[in-house]
Amino acid sequence: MDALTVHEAAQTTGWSARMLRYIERAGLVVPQRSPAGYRLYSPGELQRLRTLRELLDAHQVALSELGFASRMRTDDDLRGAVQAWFDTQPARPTEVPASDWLRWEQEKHQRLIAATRTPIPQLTEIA
Amino acid sequence: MDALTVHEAAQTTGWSARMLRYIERAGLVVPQRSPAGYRLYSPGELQRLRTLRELLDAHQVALSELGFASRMRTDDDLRGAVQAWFDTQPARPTEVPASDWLRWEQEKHQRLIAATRTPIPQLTEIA
DNA sequence: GATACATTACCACGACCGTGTCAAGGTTAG
DNA sequence: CTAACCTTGACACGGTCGTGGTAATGTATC
Repeated sequence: MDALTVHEAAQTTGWSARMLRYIERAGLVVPQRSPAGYRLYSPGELQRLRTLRELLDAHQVALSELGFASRMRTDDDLRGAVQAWFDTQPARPTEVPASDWLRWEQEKHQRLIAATRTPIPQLTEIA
Repeated sequence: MDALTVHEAAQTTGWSARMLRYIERAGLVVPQRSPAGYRLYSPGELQRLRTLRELLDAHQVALSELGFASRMRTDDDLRGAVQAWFDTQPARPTEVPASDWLRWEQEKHQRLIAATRTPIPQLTEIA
């Protein structure tokens, strides 16, 4: 009984069923299937889905980026190539690159939440 | 004299000056600056720029994805969080997730090159 | 001091991302 | 056998990515 269908999983994790399928396609949480092809989410996968939301929010990470990380963990070839690239000639001490683009990233995210999110979701108590 | 300006670097690497600035913003190749603020590309950075093109092409990696990889290498916090997430409950043996989305990725890329790229770039040796 | 570069900032544009919704068809349970 | 789920596929839509421009302004070189 510890295997939920998409909509059940959606409700307990906060994602939409649509996004659960999308997340599956990105290779991040891939549930098993029933004989008929229904997605069956195990408790572990449900937990992963919940922490996924936190991970993305906490570090301004995009789903596609995490998908890439997933790819690197499973594709040895890719991981090697990326590592090799980064390890060639850092040349100079790389001084201070981060601060500027970091502000950029943050602004990007603020624009996103400002646009996507339904504005003022909790004004439930109006005296 | 081994430090080129943007346009010089652009010519020897095959990127456009515009893209060199973009790549810098993504944190991938960050050249030093002259006192007046001109970008100065060292030989090592030029090499990185050339291999960057190959890396992206060979493994269907997007600039933003590699930017994320760069972020993970420098942001210990982020790297830890991502690693922790992946390490929690792989639940089932994860069977066979890759094959399907991989086709998806490839198609994505083919659409891209079909649209963006100038067709038939190297037919240099005819007959 | 004019010509040829550099810099940043902004507009444009097609393709993709993250989402929602709907359609057409298969499954499962009362 | 119908109602309530599930599946995949497609259209839509605002926002970002990757890329090219242009404009306004600063710097180097002759």
